[in-house]
Amino acid sequence: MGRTAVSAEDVKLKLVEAEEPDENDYRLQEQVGFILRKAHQRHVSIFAAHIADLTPPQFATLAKLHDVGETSQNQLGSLIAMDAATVKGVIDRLKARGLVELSKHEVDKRRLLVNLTAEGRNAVERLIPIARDITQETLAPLSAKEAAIFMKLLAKLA
Amino acid sequence: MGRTAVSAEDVKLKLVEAEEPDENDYRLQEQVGFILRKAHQRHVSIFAAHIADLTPPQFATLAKLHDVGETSQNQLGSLIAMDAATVKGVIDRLKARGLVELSKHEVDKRRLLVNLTAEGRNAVERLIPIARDITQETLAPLSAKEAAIFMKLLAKLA
DNA sequence: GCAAATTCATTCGTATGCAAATGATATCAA
DNA sequence: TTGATATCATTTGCATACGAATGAATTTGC
Repeated sequence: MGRTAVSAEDVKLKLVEAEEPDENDYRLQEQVGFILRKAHQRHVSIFAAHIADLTPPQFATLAKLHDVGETSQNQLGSLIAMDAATVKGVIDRLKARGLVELSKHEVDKRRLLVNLTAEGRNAVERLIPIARDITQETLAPLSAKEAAIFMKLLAKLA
Repeated sequence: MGRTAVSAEDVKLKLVEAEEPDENDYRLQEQVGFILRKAHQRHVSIFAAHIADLTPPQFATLAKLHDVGETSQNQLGSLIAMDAATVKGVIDRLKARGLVELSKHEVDKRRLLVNLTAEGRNAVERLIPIARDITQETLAPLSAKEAAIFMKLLAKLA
């Protein structure tokens, strides 16, 4: 078949197969949501391999408390991107393990203040270097330059 | 303070503050895992705004079944990156809603085959164009060029 | 100063997500 | 053939994650 003999039919066929998105050709594996979910799964798995006794949200909670000091549960939730119901569960479990302690706000009686215990503080400080390794390993498939670009774009998306 | 009067002390101070990562300076908000979790949250929220009656994993399940046809639960799980326990729950709920149906594998009696019902097929085909919008909206903070780069790098990570 | 609106925390229900243990079946190897 | 392995599905237990409803306390608006 010579180049000049391409029919309109052929052209349409090519468009449908190679370019035009239609409902018969939805590639799940190429959708950003699907890959985002997988990337997140991989990170959680790397995290668990390095830090077995704490989940990423639990560590995030401790790290943020270490950073900002005593805060209310709600305030903490917004700092680590967890809604009130989720944060409560995380705090409850950290409290049960003696890593954080709770107290009532003197002025605003609605608020429940959260703070690190001495044990909690020790734990965070011990784990922060490991957390750096986790970040590194998560980004390991990318070169330093790629990683920098990726982080910039990912931050725009989040 | 002249340029020639910078002490070793000053230099160390500058390094600590601006470059040297140490355990007193861990920025949770800049860690890839944290941002990945937030980006994923944002995507799920966009998804829910467009498709209220299905979760992303449920839709992924239907879309993949639409793509590959009847498969075993385990096979399906590996195609959509869900472990056996998770896939079972998703399938159970889709089955309860009449979107998929189950049958026994004739030869290998361990396997449970999953397939779309007519209703399930209708649902996927109706939703695929909306899923495209969801992908678009998720990537909206990026230019077309940025989005292409991001997807390439994200795929490397996942 | 007081009613309306808001904020904070809790609870309930539902849905992933995964590790570990179990039982049924299939495959492999000696 | 049969005993050891491997695979498939299920179940249990635990940990996010979030919508919606609720109650207590505070702030706002008039």
